[in-house]
Amino acid sequence: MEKSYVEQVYEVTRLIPYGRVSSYGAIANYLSLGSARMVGWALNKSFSSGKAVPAHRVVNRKGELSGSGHFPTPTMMQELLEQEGVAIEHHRVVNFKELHWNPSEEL
DNA sequence: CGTTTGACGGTCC
DNA sequence: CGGACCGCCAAAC
Repeated sequence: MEKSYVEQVYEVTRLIPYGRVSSYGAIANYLSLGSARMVGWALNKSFSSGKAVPAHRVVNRKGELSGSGHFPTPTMMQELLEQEGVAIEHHRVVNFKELHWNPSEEL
């Protein structure tokens, strides 16, 4: 039974360390199965997957909370990150370069 | 079964 | 520095 693309995205997303963030492109590159768009698309489905996928730890390559609008409330993503110690300013991750987690290098 | 859409990314101008 | 454009590939229409 091969895992579907979405399941693999969930798996990698769940591996993102606490207090760290990753990007769609990094995950897509690690899985080498598709493009960054697929990751966003997969995470979108995560809401109906029943699994607790920390989608809030995944941002775009600029560190922007591009997916915040897809959460139950637009501010939820930011608040969740702040709860984990990730500072958000102007809809962006502070120190994104340092907090960015690349599965291909750190996993 | 062709077209459009998308939580993106990189390049080009 | 910002905006336009193309590529990625699965799903919805």
